[in-house]
Amino acid sequence: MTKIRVRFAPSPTGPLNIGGVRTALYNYLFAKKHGGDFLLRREDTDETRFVPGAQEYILESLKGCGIEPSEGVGYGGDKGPYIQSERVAIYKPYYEKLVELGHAYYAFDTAEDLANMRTQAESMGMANWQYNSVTRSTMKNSISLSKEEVDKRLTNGDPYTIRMKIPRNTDIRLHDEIRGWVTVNTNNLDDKVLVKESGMPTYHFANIVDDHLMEITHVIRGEEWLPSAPLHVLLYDSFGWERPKFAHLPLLLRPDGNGKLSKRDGDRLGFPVFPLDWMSAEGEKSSGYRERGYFPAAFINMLALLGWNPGNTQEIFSLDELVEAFSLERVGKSGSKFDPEKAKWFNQHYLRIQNNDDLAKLVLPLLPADAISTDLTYVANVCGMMKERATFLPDLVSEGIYFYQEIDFYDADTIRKKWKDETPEIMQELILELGAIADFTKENIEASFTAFLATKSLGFGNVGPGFRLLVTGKGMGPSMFEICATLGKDKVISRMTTGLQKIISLKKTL
RNA sequence: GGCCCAUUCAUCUAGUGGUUAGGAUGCCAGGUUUUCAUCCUGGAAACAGGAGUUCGAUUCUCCUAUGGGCUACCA
Repeated sequence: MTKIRVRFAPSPTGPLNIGGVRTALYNYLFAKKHGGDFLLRREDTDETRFVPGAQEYILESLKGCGIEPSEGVGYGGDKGPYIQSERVAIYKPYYEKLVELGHAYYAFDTAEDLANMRTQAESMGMANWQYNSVTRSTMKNSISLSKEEVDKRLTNGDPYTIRMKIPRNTDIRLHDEIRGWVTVNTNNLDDKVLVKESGMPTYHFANIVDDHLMEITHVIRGEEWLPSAPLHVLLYDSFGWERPKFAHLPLLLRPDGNGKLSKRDGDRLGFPVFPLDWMSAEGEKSSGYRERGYFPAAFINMLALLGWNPGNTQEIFSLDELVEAFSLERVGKSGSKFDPEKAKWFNQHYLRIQNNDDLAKLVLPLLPADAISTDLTYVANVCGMMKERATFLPDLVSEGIYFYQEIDFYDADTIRKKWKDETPEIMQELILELGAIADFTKENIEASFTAFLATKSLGFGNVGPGFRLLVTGKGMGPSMFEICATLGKDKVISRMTTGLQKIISLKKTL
């Protein structure tokens, strides 16, 4: 059995969006599942659209997600080079052979000729002029021109392109692993340019030669390639090469309205469409999942389930589990709208299952410069308390900022509703009560507090909210006993004492 | 316009020629919680429409509608 080899072949025209990441992910999963190779190829046959930094961005994205290629750009291998612009010499004998076999021909029409032809056709009411089996005879090419004329132009060094000679009225059948049989009649195909005037092949030609030479067994790519798949199949057949298997993945759609997910949608709709932040040459910033605080594992898990499902109710998958469970057969046929809410849910889940020490290490760089404590045990403790109410890493800090900074704000709503006339006196007594605790542990504080309630014949509701307000400035949060134990006795007593005066005067203004 | 692809709750989806059409997110309600969150329980919520095939279609076929993709010397 031949070894499974798949490739991810982005063009370095900008940052990779999450649709691209998902394509890479499925390729990766498929390769790993079958013990095959996953290669990365750079498709840069369009010299005019190259964007500096794009390749680095792609590499870093894949790496950050843990779905690294085993071969290709940045990874080496014996089927290189893996950059198409460096393979120009390799393509030459192949397109010459295609011309020789009569499957392709020279076309001398200039870009202007074609543009004129199109506008002319349009003015005559023809919506879409194409260079094909019926029009090619009216154009300047090695089929319409005499042999002498062609030779003359060639030796003259006249510029030319090479076009695919698409046969007339032939049904092309191709099997897609996801969609089944797809049939297209060649009358709907045009004589695609295979080699540009510059001598650089187009994507269509380069990808076939490369996939063949690199021994790719499965082409797993986005659905936007489905319409050109018949051309690709025709190319394989023309060379007499074995076709790889094709799998065209459904597209990722925008969460609002419709359409393919693309660049600006993210920041417009308030969620990232990129794995990492990206700054365009024009200085326009697009935000990425990493910078937004998403865990790579959560991001990948979420992406994997967008278009694929395991056939059971499991939703949480590690990368290894995904590899184990993945199959092309369970990839759906229809496009999926990306759901930002579900993405958050995944992240929340991954946040919760992390242990406190790991979280603390991740949170350390996010602490304010003047943090009360950056002690790892202290931070881990806080993370433990906050992680049930956080979705992203920064929430761990912001939701419990009173652990790191002194209070400069008291929740007005809580003062209004819970701070009664008798509260100051109760708090005064509570301060004394708490001050008397020798060993300031969670258990001791709770015991003391409960005893306090009993002797004063007070309910929790009479004391708790005021207590929380004084120590944290907020009306809600984790257990007060745990908060106090973490903060320490001195901090608690001083906050209560100074807070009391502040709230008494604040209350008057409300 | 032409060609291709798709269509199950709001969203991601499971599923079958005969099911109370299942799960998840979100939403709502109740419980737990001093509070918030978590957690638990419950609830509302879908087979795009029309023909046909069939004893019976959400499931198979066709048509329509809707959505999407492609239609460059872009990938």
